[in-house]
Amino acid sequence: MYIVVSFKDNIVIMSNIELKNAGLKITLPRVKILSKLESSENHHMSAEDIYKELINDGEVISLATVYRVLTQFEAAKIVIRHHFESDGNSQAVFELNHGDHHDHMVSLKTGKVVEFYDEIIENRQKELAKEYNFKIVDHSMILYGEFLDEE
Amino acid sequence: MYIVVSFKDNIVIMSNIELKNAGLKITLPRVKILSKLESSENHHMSAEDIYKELINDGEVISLATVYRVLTQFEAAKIVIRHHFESDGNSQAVFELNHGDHHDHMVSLKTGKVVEFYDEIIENRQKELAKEYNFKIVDHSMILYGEFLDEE
DNA sequence: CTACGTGCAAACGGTTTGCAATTCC
DNA sequence: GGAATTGCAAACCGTTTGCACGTAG
Repeated sequence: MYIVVSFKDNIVIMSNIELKNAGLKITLPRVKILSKLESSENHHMSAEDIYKELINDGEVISLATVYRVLTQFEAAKIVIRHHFESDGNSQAVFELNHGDHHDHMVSLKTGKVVEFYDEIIENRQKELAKEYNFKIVDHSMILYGEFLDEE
Repeated sequence: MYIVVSFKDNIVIMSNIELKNAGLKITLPRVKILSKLESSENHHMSAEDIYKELINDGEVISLATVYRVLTQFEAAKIVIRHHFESDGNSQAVFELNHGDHHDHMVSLKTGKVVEFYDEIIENRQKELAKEYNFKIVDHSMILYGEFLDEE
């Protein structure tokens, strides 16, 4: 199967490799969703964001499929699911998993998301875990507020 | 109105003051819920936890009221609402607000919650915010894993 | 007395699922 | 061709809400 999803052919090919590695068939919906996540502006989209944008692009896809595919991608570690509490509504947002761990600053005004990584905090978390006899499997750290240079 | 909720009279009286300060009438459901939060083992309960335990105690209350009261308590800063992602289910948990900021370690096995506070991390967050030109309004930091001394 | 609070059941919003039709390999 | 995937609509689950009744102050 050959699919032209965007002009960035390298990205399409990469997608296919990712899917293959995950043991997932390369289907149109999956490629569309990956492509959308790759091209999205702030790289953090809800299932509905993805669905609406695809529909807007004239694509044919169902919301159920978006959810199913994202769940599979999460299991395959292709994407990471987050639950930002920004706007009170509790919908999950997804970002591509580039393998680099990072935390998030989320704007309460615009929803803008910035990723950051801090060695000092990471180390301190490990020290604290040891102190409390706790084995960290995962962690989430999100700063909510606003960027002072936002329009 | 005089209500005997528990033998710890001081706690009942404190509850009433909290409610009064929040401009909330002292009603039976509210006192029961506060009392349950105060007496709960790990101090982090979902609305349904509270509801079920009260029903189990032979109390008469509706789940809708538990939700409504908890929402009012949150607005009045009597409780804090959290969204732990431990068990995949996304139900909110509530804890009494004792005014001291802290973060959480959550056991994925038992749901046990331990609070901690670390000056180094807090300072580092502030430094990072400055660096990114970001004004922190709130933050959440949760470590998920397991306590090595758990049964 | 009356404004506020409650219970019930129905609605809600995000997400999941059963099933028949379709697609990839 | 046959297993995997999709679309549709219905179910789901935690939470919220409209309304008639009940209760605190």
